Amino acid sequence: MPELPFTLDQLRILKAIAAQGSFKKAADLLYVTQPAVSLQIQNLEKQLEITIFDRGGRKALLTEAGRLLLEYCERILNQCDEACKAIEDLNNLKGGTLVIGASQTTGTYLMPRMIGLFRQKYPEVSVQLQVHSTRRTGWSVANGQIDLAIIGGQLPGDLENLLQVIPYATDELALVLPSKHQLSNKKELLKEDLYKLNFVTLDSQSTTRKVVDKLLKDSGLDIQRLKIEMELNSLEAIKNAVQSGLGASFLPVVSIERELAAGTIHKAFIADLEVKRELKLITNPSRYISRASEEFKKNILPQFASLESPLRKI
Amino acid sequence: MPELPFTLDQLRILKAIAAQGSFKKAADLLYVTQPAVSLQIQNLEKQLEITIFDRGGRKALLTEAGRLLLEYCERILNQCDEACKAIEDLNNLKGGTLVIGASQTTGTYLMPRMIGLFRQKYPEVSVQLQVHSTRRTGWSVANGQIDLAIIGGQLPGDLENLLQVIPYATDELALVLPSKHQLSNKKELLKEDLYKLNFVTLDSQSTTRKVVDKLLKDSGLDIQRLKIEMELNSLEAIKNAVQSGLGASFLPVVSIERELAAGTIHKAFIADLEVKRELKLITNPSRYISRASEEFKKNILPQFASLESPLRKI
DNA sequence: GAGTCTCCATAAATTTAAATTATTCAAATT
DNA sequence: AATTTGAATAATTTAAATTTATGGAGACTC
Repeated sequence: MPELPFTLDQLRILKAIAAQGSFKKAADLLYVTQPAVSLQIQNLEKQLEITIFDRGGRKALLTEAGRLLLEYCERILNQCDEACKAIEDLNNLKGGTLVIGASQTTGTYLMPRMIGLFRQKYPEVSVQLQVHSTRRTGWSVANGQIDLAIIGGQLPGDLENLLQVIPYATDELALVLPSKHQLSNKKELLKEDLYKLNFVTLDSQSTTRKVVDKLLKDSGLDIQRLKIEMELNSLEAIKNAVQSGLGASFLPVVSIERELAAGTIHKAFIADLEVKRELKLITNPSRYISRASEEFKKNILPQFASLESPLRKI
Repeated sequence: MPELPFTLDQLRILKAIAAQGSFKKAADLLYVTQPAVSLQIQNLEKQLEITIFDRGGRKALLTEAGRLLLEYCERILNQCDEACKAIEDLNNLKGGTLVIGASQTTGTYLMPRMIGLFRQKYPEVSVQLQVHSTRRTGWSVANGQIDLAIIGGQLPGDLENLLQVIPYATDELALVLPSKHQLSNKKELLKEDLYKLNFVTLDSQSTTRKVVDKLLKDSGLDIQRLKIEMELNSLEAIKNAVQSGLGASFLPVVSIERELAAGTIHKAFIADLEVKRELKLITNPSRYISRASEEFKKNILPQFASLESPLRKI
């Protein structure tokens, strides 16, 4: 590691003298006294073993070595200015990158709207959305690869303590039927009716599937008795299957807004059952919170948060 | 003039930590204690209002802002290193420019040899030769456009005090005749013989001409009685004129070495007259002496200096 | 050319900043 | 749980830069 033979202050002084042609004027410009300028230049000359200025006449003139040094000096100081500006931009959300994590559902149906809003407000901050499983998302937040994330499932126990988990919204998992299904006419269903249905579900590894299974089980249903027509690994595929009359499914309401409006899919009401899950915001409190992340959490997320979420209260 | 929000030392520390992944290791690398490193980074973070490192686990990790700053940091430090190297090269005569002044005669016949020698020793120093009148050369040395010069005439009075003038060599101004001239056969001439000659001279403005006129006058000759066939402004032209039998001339011996060796010109001896002038080295003591200039004066010039010159004694 | 003005250098004193030692705190490893 | 390692903090020491005050040298004035 080489020693540094000069300081930025010395370079700043050098530049000022070169520009003003005088030690005194440079001192005035920099709001210091003239001896301060003299001594710093003397130090610089001693360190580099060169003469930088000819102090002959009324004005200070650069020597050859001085001109050479000045060239580098200007380049270095420009880089410094640039660095400052870049950092400032980052602070003012005029640059930088925000990395957001999400599960399949929120990533597909919720995040795009939020990110749109954010980008509208801060067009110079680039946003990266990473859609992964709850588990992987959790770990990414833990090791800093993701700034913040919204998940709908349960975190592994060890992460639960490490991360900050804030209830964010309630996501209803609606029972949806093909519009032409016989039960679509009934105003209300009962739990028991579920045994009459053929289900098209997410594959058993998915978080959403696990959540649904657990809720049904907790409400006293025997999930073994439910008939599963097929397992798919994409919500869109399931929606298509339901619309094609292949069976029923529990799907997040956020994912079927369009289809409900168009009437291509039917949402059933179950009188004695509510299938809901908590969407949670997770962040890593032991890590650096970027300005962008802070801003997203404070001003974007609340607009989409449910009334009960702590985020609302901010 | 903007304030500088960081120092080079801080950047150096930042770089070291980023490279080592640890405050402590960086401290060891830089031969300082760990608190010194911690405090400087804290200052940096405070100044820029950013967090640079995540000090979570066992190793320090850069934040986004930290990575951004590091990029600039490396560029800035590289520029600093380059600057040092450039300055060092200049000090070691591996770069830079030496500007030498000379009059017509020395510039044409003496300097090329000296510069050749210098360039052989320091091929990376570029040398510029400026041939001008004694007067203009003197002024150029005075205001720093020329590092050093060799002149054969008299400096204007005001410059005489301002510059350092060192006798350098004696330049004999030989009387030369066409080889087939009748007087070329005589072993020795006398002053009186000069009245019998037709002269081809430099124009009356030239320094060399003035010097010759003065010397002849001082030795008791009536220069009005000398027959001047023609006045030319180039030594080469005069040499050609003499060789063509058009007349005699007083020429610096250094300018006719080749012609004497070839026998195309004849050098006459005058028993009771010596026409000699002092060549002088001039420098500006109130100005910065470049390493190259110093070196030229100390090690190149003496090889061509006459025995009496103070330069010999160095 | 003597006097005045400017500008830079120098010296001593003050102020400011940075480094060190010693200690505490927290996380990670055993 | 105990030990180790790395970073933060506090107090002291050390070093460095700035200021005030002063002296000197060249340039402009009259």
